[in-house]
Formats: sequence, structure tokens, C-alpha cells
Amino acid sequence: MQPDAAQRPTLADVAARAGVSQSTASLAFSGSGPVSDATKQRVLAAASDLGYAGPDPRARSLRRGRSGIVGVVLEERVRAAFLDPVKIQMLDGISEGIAPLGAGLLLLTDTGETDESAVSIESAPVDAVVLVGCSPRLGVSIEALRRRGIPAVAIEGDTGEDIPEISIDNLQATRRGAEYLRQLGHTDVAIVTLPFDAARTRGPLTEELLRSSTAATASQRLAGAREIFPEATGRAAAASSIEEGIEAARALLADPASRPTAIIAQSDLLAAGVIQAAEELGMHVPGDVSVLGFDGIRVDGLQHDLTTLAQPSVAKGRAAGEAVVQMLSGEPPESRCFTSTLHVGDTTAPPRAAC
Amino acid sequence: MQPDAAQRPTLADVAARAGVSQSTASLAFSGSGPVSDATKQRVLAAASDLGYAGPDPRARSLRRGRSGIVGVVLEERVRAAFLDPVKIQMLDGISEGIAPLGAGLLLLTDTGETDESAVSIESAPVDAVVLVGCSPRLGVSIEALRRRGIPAVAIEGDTGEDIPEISIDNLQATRRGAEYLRQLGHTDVAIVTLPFDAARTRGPLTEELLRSSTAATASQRLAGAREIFPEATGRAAAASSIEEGIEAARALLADPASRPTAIIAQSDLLAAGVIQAAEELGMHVPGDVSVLGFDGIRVDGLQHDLTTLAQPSVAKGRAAGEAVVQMLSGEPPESRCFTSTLHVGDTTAPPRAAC
DNA sequence: ATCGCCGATCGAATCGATTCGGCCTAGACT
DNA sequence: AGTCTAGGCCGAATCGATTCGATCGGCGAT
Repeated sequence: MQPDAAQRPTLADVAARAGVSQSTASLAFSGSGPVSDATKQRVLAAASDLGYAGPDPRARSLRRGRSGIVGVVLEERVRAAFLDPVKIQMLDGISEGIAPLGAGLLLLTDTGETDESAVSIESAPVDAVVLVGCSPRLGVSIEALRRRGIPAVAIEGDTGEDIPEISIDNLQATRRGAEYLRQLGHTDVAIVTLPFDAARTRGPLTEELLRSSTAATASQRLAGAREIFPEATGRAAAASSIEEGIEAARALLADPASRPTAIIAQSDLLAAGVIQAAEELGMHVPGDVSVLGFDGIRVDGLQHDLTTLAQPSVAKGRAAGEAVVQMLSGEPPESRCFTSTLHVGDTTAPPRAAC
Repeated sequence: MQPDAAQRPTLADVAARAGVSQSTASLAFSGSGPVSDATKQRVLAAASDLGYAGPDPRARSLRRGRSGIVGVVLEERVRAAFLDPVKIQMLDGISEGIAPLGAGLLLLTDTGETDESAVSIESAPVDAVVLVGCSPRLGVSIEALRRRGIPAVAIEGDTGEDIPEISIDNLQATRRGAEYLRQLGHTDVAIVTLPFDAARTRGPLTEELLRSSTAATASQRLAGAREIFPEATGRAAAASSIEEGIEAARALLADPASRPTAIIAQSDLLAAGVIQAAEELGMHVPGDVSVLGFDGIRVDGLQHDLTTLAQPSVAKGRAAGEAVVQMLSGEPPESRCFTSTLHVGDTTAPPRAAC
């Protein structure tokens, strides 16, 4: 109505110009329905004349009830997540798994802040959601998802709900790794764990910390190790990073009199940190201390072939993506548990004979 | 109407239950408008009773005309992009830059396929778009963006349109690096470039290839090098990866009689590949050949401190994000050009005296 | 020659929320 | 006491497309 510059043309405008009804114009675009070729061409021509760029995705998604977007919820901020190779591999797997949907991937972070008007897990136009390594801290958000009827899949996160879960044999894998260390002759083993709680408390493994654990992954891996080394103690890191590994190892190796002969790290990044700290202290790996990792990634700058429990990260992501596809097509969701394999590198060896 | 299980409650249902009009209920949620506290509580209570999870983002975005989502267009598939540390850093910067919007990041890839019904750059519910290292192959898509009136910012991509661009001093930086090599005494220098065209043609730098170049970044860096070494030739890689660097270097170093004394790689990953290939051939870096990279990232597994032109990747991403925020608030977009700095590591040295 | 059928098109309802203009009432001001 | 003001709330239009059911020719079958 107003001489207001360029009101963007709508489907109605196109239809009018092509001399057809709006419904026909819609069909010409979406292709779902019988439209004569001539009409279709006419509509397309009109659209082109008007500079119409195709149906508005917002209106379309409102009507269709689908947005064509799958959300990926990362517990950390984007920066942190991208620094973790495991996360990236999963992301890649997810994008592969949902490929048949032709859907986009929306990065969501569970920062805990409930910013008004911000696009959060509770208010994002997504058709489904993949929770990557999320703690139950997400309880509220998950509840919102359930209410909104948005299907969700969790990767390595004990959601405690009826959400299908893609996981690995954390406990058994770690036990296998620990068993290997015992076979090498180790008896004095320390553990560097992933964070146990939302606060990411860093420090010694106290009973209290374990009791308050909300991170299944860390707990399970610890349990697996303790099935072999019941007395094993250690430290919890505040994140899965080299930095944190260094920090933890410095504490564990501080006193030359009480040094363990092997350290089980719950991630390769932590393991890399442990190795670095050990070497800084003049220790030799695996001569003075064996180091076992978890993940099976290549760690930036690490000069060793890490002995580790290799997990199929990409496959996990893909499985999650496939589960999303299933759920969206009405099939019942399906949890899956993958198996990790022990990769023996050059960071483990029999303990140096006590002198 | 139907006894159909649980039709999800809508704002209208909530309003009815709370005994207020729909408009009031809306105001109670969005908070924009005068609503008495009592009424608000009543609405919230009704919502809670009904299990209403808040306004539907699809409807909201249709009405508001904003979706709260910013698209990031990567030229490669997600997997490939995530393997490039520079891209990840930029992504991180972007997410930092758009933080004030509270917007989500939608990953879009320019695969070239125009999948029907797939969420692509041409049909995604985004408020703005950041093009990361995109070639003009995107022409069609960019045209669509323009028609849809979606603001866009380009990072290191010559869009040829009126899109604000975030870039770095590719030419000058490379010239500085080349100059440094010349000062060391090098005269026989080869270059390993990024892809020049959409086809990612791999092979020798022919005049024809350069003429048909659609990649400004590669062209500019090459031009910078040639300002110092006009005769320098080399090879184009098909991607920025260690693999491609190896491939290119093998070709360049194949003939012991015509080996250059230095190689300028247009990315650190390529440089890492070059070094690896050289060492495989029994050559010593920097003894037998100096290697100069570009980017300033830490390369996985590289045992050298690469001499490289460090660019502020995160800052670039952040600038792009900030530009998006500006454009969305109506301010005119603003192009920016950052400066790279020469980091001298241990991969460059004077050429071995000819015997 | 007539009936039935199918494909092309059209009208109108719908998706779910936001928002503008108007109405009403209670308190304030003179 | 009368009127003005403003807060609080409501109705209804609107965002832009999709889709169901109805309509209307035209063509093959009987």
C-alpha cells in the first residue's frame, strides 16, 4: 500500500502476476501436486520477474511443522567444544547420519544462562536434538524438549530420561586397559578423570566428589579401572584438555616417594598433558611411568604413539544422526552401545623394577 | 476436536485457561507490554498446568520476521572444514562476535548440490549469513540472499558483490615472508598454493590456471611472493591439508637436480605436508630446504616450530560476527582488513652453499 | 451420445504467535 | 466533583505459505 520502497514479494504477489491462485503457485514451487507444465513455467517466470526468492522458510516451517534443522547441544561453549577432537569427530558423524534429511545443523550450547530471547535449547526451531556429552544439569531443558515434543538423542550423557542413548562400553573398556597395565606388572596406578560435576571441580578424588557425581562417563571409566585396581586414587580434571592433564599430573607426581608407576587418563588430551608434565619432571615415558589414554585421537604435538582405548567417535555421531532420522520418521528410537578397542602404543611398559 | 491424544497446547489454550485474551497471554510471555503481575502469574500458572512449553519458535519467527539464527556457510563439507584449524578458529570468533544477538549458529555447506527441500543457503531461516572462504561459485546463492534481503558478510572471499568483507593483507604478508627468505639468501623458491578454482585443480602453476583463478586468497598470496621472486613457480594443491602438501612437495622435490632451496606454502597444513615429504626424501629442514607457511596455527604432529605468517583468525571471525550485529541493527556494514605477522620459527635458514 | 473419472485449479481454513489500535476503569489533578 | 491520563486488557488483523476439499473441463469407455 505504501510507496515504501521494496516490500519483498510474497507467493501471493507471484500468483497474482501469473494469473493463478495462490495454491497453484505454491504447488508449482513445492512440486507436491499436479500442476501442468505450462502453468508451472508461468509461475516461475512471474517469480523471476518479481525477484521472488522462493517460499519464506519461516512461514513454510510454521505450516509444515518442520524446520529442517537439527540442533546439536554442546555442554561447553563453541570454542571449547571445537578444541576437543572427539567432539568434532562426533559432529562430523552426526552430519553424516542426518544427511538423508537434508537438514541443517544448529549449534547450541548449554551455557546455563537463560538469556531472554536468545536461541536456546528451550526455544530453537529444531525438529530434533542431539545432546553431546551432556550432564543432567540439562534436566530443565530436557523437560522442555519433552513438552515441546522434540525428539532427542544423547551421546554419552546419562539423561535419566527415556531418551535413546548412544554410548560406548566405558566401564569394560577401561577395565580392559587397566587389566593390560596389571599384566605389565603395575600395581601402583593413579587415575586422572574427567570432571564429575557441573561445577567441574578440580582436585583429588574424594569419596564425596564421587558420590555427588553427575557425569556417568567419568564414573563408569573410574569404576572400570577400580575393578582391577580397587585402591587406585587420583585427581579429577576440570576439563578434557592437555592443560588440565598437566595440572593433574604435576600434583600426582609431585612427591618422588609416592609416584605411581602408571597413570590412567580418561581422555587422550589428559594423557598428553600427563606425559608432558612427567617429562617436564625429568621422568621418562614409559620407562618411569606408563600412561594410558582414552579416545584414540591424534593429539596435537604429542611425540608418542599413545596407548589408549580407541572409541569409534565418528560412528557414534553417525548412529546418533541415524537415530534422529528414525525418530523423525516415526520409528521407535534405538539406543546403541559401541565397543572400544585397546590400542597399544609406546607409552606403556612394565614398571621399572623397584630398587 | 478429536479425542486425538495430546494435541500440544497453544498460547490460545493457555489464554483460555487463564481467562485472559490471547494478546495478554502473549505479552505475559514476551514481556513487552504492560501486564499486571497478578495476570502474568495466572498465565504462567495456566501454562504450567497445561504443560505449555513457551511460544512456538516457528510461529514467533514468522511473525517477528527474525529467526535468531545466523548461518555460517562453509565451502567444504562439515568434516573437511572441521579439520582446518583456521576455520575452527574463525567459527569460534564468529560465535563470539554474534554473542550479543543471542543467536544460534547454523552450519551450512556449499556443496553445490541443490537438494530439493534441503536446508541450503537459499532456503534457510537465517537472519544473516557469514560466508567463510567462499568462492564466487556461490554467485547464485549470493544472488538469492540479496533477493531475500538477508545481510551477509564474507571472510576471505571475493564475492564480487557489495558484501562487506573481512580479510587480511594476503599480498603484503606473503611479500614480507618472501622478502625474509630473500634476505636469508634464497633465490630459488617454489610455491605451493591453495586451490585456484572451484574444481580444485591440482597441478603445476600454469598461466592458464592463474588466469582462470576465482580464488582471491590464493592469487593474492601468489602475487605477493612473486613481487620478490618474479620467476617463482610451483604447484597448486587441491585443498589445504597435510596430504596435499605432501603430494605437491613430492612433485617439486622429485628431481634432485632442480630442487628449490625454499618453499613457500600458502597454509600451515600445506607447509607441514611439505616438510613431511622433504624429510621422507631424506632432506633436512631447514638445512636442505626452508619452508614458510601461512596461518599461524599449531599443526598436529608437526615437530617443528614453523616459520609462518600468523593471521588473527579468531579476530577475523569476531569481526565478521560484529559486522553481522551491525547490519542487523541497521548500521552500514564495514569491511575490515587485518594484518598478519611474520613468525620466525626453525624451518627457515640460509640456503646451503652450492658446492 | 452419455456417464464416469481424472487431472488441473481454486477457495478457504490453518499453522501459532505478535502487535496495533481501541476501550475501560481507577486514580490524579485542578 | 469533573475531567484527564495512563495502565491493563481485549479484538482482530497479520506474518506467508501449505493443504484439504470442492469445482470444472475434457477424454475414454460403454
